[in-house]
Amino acid sequence: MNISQVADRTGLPPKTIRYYEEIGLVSPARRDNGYRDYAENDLHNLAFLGRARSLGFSIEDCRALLALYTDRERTSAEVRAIAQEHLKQIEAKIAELQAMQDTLSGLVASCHGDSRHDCPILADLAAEKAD
Amino acid sequence: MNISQVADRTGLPPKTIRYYEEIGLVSPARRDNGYRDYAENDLHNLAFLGRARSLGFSIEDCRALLALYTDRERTSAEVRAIAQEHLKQIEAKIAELQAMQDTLSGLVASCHGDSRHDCPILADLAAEKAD
DNA sequence: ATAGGGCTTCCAGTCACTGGAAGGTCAAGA
DNA sequence: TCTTGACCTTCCAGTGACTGGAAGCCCTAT
Repeated sequence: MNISQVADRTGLPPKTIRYYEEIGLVSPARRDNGYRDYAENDLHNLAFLGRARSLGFSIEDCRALLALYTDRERTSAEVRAIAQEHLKQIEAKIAELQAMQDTLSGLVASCHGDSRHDCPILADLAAEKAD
Repeated sequence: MNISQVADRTGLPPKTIRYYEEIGLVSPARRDNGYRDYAENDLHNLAFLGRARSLGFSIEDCRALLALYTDRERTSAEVRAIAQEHLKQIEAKIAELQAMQDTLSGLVASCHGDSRHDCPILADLAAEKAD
């Protein structure tokens, strides 16, 4: 199977698929003309990677998860540890963004946003920290 | 004022302060020996940048906000537009992360996480999409 | 024979820093 | 005076996960 068909079936751009090969996540066969030739198993692994990426796992997490996936001896504890750590990071990121959101929405609400020159947003940004 | 004092007073690392100069956000004077010499105004602008960055504004947003800050003729509408657009992005990002969080926390909860080999997390990642 | 689309590789750019190397400068102490 | 150590400087490279673009080969249809 050619790369553009794999792209269609996995939803991943061809560039990304080539990149995943470059960093050793997949190793499709090659035809005599040099074209990549993807087997069903490659397709399956790429779909796995796409799904893991869409859940926000890093490439290195994806590499580990894919290795665990193909390892019959792995324990579910190993997988869960990765997922739980990732979940923790996501929760931390959400909290950070929500703090920004709180501050920003307050500032946006307090700014009349018209043609006048005074602006509470800039005033806040410029405020000296209380020592 | 030397760079390390500015770093102490703004909370920004010296590397970052030099980087901000490289991309034209600040332009401190130089001493005869080549050392950067920061005035109070530079310090103030760097603190402004640090605060804006901590609210998640991109460098280009920060550049625009700093320009507006020093522009007596600016309107609060211009500032508010930048902040509101940024707020929208933050809200979108939060929604995206929360979707990941929902899925992941469900998967983590469903995985017993012991020495057994079956794992709902991997099963989900490997699942074929319903066509 | 040619036109087009698809495939290949390689290089550079993204964003906002961050680490490290190589070397100049300054103030304090022996 | 010399040395030590903490500063400061510039420059180069790397981060993560792609993405865009150029140059050129391959394949199929007309």
